[in-house]
Amino acid sequence: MGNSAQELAEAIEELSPQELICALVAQGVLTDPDSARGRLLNAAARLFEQKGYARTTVRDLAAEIGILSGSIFHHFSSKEQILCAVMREVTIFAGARMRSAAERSASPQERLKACIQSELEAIHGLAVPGFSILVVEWRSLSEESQQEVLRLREEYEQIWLDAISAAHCAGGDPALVRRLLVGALSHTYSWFKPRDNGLTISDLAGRILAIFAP
Amino acid sequence: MGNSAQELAEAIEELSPQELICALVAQGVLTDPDSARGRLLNAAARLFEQKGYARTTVRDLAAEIGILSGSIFHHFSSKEQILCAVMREVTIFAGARMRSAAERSASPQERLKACIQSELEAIHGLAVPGFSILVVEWRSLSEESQQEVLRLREEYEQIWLDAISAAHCAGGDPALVRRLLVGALSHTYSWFKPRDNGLTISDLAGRILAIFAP
DNA sequence: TTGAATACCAAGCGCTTGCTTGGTAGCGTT
DNA sequence: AACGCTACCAAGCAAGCGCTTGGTATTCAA
Repeated sequence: MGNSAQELAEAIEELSPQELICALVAQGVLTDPDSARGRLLNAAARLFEQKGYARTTVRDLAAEIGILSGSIFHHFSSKEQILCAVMREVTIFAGARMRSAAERSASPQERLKACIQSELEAIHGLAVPGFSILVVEWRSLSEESQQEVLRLREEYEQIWLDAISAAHCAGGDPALVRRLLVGALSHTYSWFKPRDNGLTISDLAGRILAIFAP
Repeated sequence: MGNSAQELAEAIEELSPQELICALVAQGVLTDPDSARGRLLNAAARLFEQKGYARTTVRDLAAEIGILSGSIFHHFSSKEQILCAVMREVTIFAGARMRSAAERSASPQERLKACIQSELEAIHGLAVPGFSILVVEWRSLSEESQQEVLRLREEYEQIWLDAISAAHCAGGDPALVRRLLVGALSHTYSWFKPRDNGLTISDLAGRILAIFAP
């Protein structure tokens, strides 16, 4: 799929995850992953994803970055604020990455596949960990924090709805298609391992596209 | 869809949830919901579903059925055993119900729709609560308990795979289609409310069928 | 040289958690 | 009437939890 000239062009345009992170940090919209706060957020994202929010203690988090549990509260006022911050940053990063992937697409079909692939990459932590938390641990967030992350998420969802509408998906209603996709994609976290040779994330995205936009 | 004579025949054949429960209780494969243990399992299913396993305390469970927290451990050896028992019973019940729904179907398409609708009904607690726990709280179960429930689940999944294979689903691989469906269907728990007029569970099942088996 | 700010440690507080223990009321059987 | 069994209560234990407090080392600006 795609000739090599086009692939080259895309490779040039595409920012690496690190470059994107740097850009967003410079904008002041993301925490520097090398700062203490950033390292804590990264550890939290990994642990919340692996063990779940409730089963991860602040002592676990502290041990992961080599400080004592009490010191955490110099950076965050509560454990829940850590979860909220992880969700915020993950939403912002995944949104920026998907937008850039979508914009690089020529056809509507290609754009939808870019969205699918981008979300799969986010779920499986190819650039930064923590995206799958957004679905799994949603109820662990207080009402207000939910509202806050939800507002951030709106533009992300708009990209999806536009892409689905343009791709003439089966079943009509883009909102329904998106809702089914959210579930289907996030659930891949518990069965699909990108390490498995035989099916890459790009392959999987193609298969899913074939079902939802035949 | 379907003429009224056929619908009548189905109505006669179909067991009500209560009748099915009674039959399974008589077989000794399900706990009598009127017994103390049964009432506890029902309360647990509801609370685990509403608040999540980790955020539901044994005191919550006890209060729900009007006993003290310590008395719980006359019926179960640990909180996790309650979760395991809920998952076991829910799996058995949903399996029996889906099997009977699938068998009542004439065509492969109809059979797949029956599976989709049956799982949607299970997820949204139309007969008994707790089915959505199977996906959401899977990681709260110990390794051994997971294995135990998994073994029970195998025949349930086989019904699905057969139905998907027979219905010539888009995308080919029935295992992949099933995995996407597991995610898509279980996620409906967090956005679809059967009370909403405008879209019934049967409608939703039809829409989903149209996407996955066009 | 001083002072404020930052990032962390050391210790532990108050509370909640799952679970235990010892006892008792009610009931069916002999 | 005596027994044993089931189902529960009353009380609380030990551990783990999120979080607080008071203090210290380092840094950097004035």
